[in-house]
Amino acid sequence: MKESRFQQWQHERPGAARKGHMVTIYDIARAAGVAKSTVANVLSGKGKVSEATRQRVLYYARELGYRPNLLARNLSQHRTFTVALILPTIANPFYPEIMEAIEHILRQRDYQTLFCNTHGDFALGRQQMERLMSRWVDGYIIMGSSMDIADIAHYFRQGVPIVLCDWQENESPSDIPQVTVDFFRAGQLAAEHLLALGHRRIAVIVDEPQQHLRLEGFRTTLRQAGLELPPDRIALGDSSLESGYAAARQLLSVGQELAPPTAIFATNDWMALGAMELVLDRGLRVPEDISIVGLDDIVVSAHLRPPLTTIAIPKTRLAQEATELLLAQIEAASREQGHELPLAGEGNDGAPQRQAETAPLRLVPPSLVVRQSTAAPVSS
Amino acid sequence: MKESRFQQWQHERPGAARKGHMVTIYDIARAAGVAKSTVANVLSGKGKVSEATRQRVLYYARELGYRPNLLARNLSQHRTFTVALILPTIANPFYPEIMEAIEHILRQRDYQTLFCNTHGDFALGRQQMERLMSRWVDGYIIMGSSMDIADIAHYFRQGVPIVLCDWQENESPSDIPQVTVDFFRAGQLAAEHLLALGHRRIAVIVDEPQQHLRLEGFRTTLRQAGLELPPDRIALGDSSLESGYAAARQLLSVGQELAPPTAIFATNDWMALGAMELVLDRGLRVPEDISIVGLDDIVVSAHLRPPLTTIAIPKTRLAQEATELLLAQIEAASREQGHELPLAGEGNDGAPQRQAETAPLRLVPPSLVVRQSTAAPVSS
DNA sequence: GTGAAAGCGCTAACAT
DNA sequence: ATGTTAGCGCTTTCAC
Repeated sequence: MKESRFQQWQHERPGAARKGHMVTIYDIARAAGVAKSTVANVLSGKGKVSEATRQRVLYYARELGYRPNLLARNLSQHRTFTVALILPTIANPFYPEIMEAIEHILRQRDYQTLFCNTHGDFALGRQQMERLMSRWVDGYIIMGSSMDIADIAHYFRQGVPIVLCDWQENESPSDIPQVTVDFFRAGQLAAEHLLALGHRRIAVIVDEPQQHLRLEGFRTTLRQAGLELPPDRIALGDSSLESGYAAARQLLSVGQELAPPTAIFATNDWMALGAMELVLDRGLRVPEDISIVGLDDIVVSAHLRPPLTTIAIPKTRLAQEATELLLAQIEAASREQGHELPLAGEGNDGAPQRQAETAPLRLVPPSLVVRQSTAAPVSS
Repeated sequence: MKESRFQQWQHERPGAARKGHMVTIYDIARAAGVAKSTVANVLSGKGKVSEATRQRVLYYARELGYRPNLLARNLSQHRTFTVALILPTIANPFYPEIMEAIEHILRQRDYQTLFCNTHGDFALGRQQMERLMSRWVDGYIIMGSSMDIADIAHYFRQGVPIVLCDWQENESPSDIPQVTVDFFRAGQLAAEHLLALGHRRIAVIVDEPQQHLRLEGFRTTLRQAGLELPPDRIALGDSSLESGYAAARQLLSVGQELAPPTAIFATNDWMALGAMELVLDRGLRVPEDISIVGLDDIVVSAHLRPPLTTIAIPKTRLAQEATELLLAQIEAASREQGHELPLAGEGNDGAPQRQAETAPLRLVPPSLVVRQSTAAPVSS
């Protein structure tokens, strides 16, 4: 039976030796009258040990309250079984949700997750990355907008296991593995829904350029229906709720030649919430006066008044694929390096060790979730 | 000038040696023609080194693309400059918010934060703790409801730096330092507000027993106003939004001898949102038919329709105090152990090394935030 | 100022 | 089946 790397050791028994400092395998070895390596063999379940000594070692391990020192183990193994998850913020509920999903899956694979919040600050992101590179972690899952893609590419080309998650698929060099949502399709779905309801005066709130594909999918579908998206119907946000509020105000502001929109598509739920707040603050009704569509399907969206119609992102799926892609890299790296993970280059004299081939790109499909924030326009 | 532990090293220059494996101080030493220890001295800015060699070492460090190995450093220093933050869930937005605050402050102090989500599962919490105890982290900030207090006490008595955050102050052994909110007072504030508005038929949704103090504060104030809180006006939740919804349904369910309440106090915002959802689903109005008060002041609460009246918890303050209390312990431990942090006992033959004295308890005051989910009852 | 050497706790190859 | 030995990369005395 394969023993887990994280086998638990019991708490020391009441009277157990707790003098001196931490208990090491050497202490156990002495107590049990065997060699360090024998203890190591027992504890890792690897080498061959007689049942008798095995039991004796186990006994003393427990008796002395032994606890393995991961630092030492990692140092000698060149692996930490830890993965860093780098995200741009946790103020937008989308990120805690995906965090939870990724952490859960990683735990199942016996990996520890280390969260890093860059606050959307590239300099900070680089700094954190730099710190982590000091052999803290075996690989990285990097969420969109959290770091400078150039920095990431730099690390990746040195052989660091990395997977991009939730980026626009055309945003990054194609040699870095990534898993993301088909955002173009997401934009299409939103547009199709609004068009089907009969809307013609449609506006959008978007965080450019990071959400460009969502906009393009949306725009394309409108265009196919013979509708253009004039500049006055596009408001920029920064993905925050507040920016959604401000953008909506701008869209509804008077003194435009255009009639006010009957529907708004916000390229994420968090901004959509802000937009909805503004609309309601104006004394308008959702969806009667203005329909609103979001994107992400964060938990709260379903519990608002009215519940938000949105384009759902399959977060669990995203998490699974990302993890899979990353662990594959980690395993490969550890294999080809003789169980040593690459930190700097591996190879022959400065030759880049990664082929600039096309890496796997996994696009997961979004889906429309119709709730009560959208309806046919009344004035139609 | 004090050098940061996290001094950055530049990315290696284009043609820099990237062969073989990672660059160590030994490589630098060889290149610069000095001893390892001299390099170490330069890099740590500690020992005395002539400016000339200093520059030379620095030059080669950069040239070779040196990156310190934290694992090795930590192993030999017996410190990781990492703090674990253990929380019960991140589904409730309160936790991401406090996470952000704590991480921010810890970073200022040059500490890395390691988040651990126990999903409210004590067994899992213990398992994670056990893992972390293997010398991963220097100390722990443990949020309420995330672990079994008995387990925590066990570790603490072994000398592990721990601070409890956001627990009920009477919930834990008094020898563990803690910082929390005056929840009794919070309950009082909620009651005072509702009484002042003229409510008499008041109900509460509470996650017992973890939120007992909030309930007691509330109950006490009502009682002082001559109001009892009958069992049918108390519904139990588990802190989740869904449970708030269910609890509210129970409170409004027909067939009771009691008239329906005109106000509901939910002991956290997340449940309050659920309660509000149910009320609105029933076709009732908030606050006209039913007033709702929450507790936590999570970000979304302000953006709901109607915006939620709530008792605010000063999260930044909480984070500051918790960090302060923890770092003090870490410093103390590292000092008295000769720069070695205690893992198991330190002391003389099984004698518990912590006095069972009363540890610092910091209570931060909550405050009432009035928004539009509360108003005077109409039928009054 | 600089260097040699021991050690942190564990793993892993090689002897026995 | 068990023991010996040599690292992992860094810090830290303590001589020179």
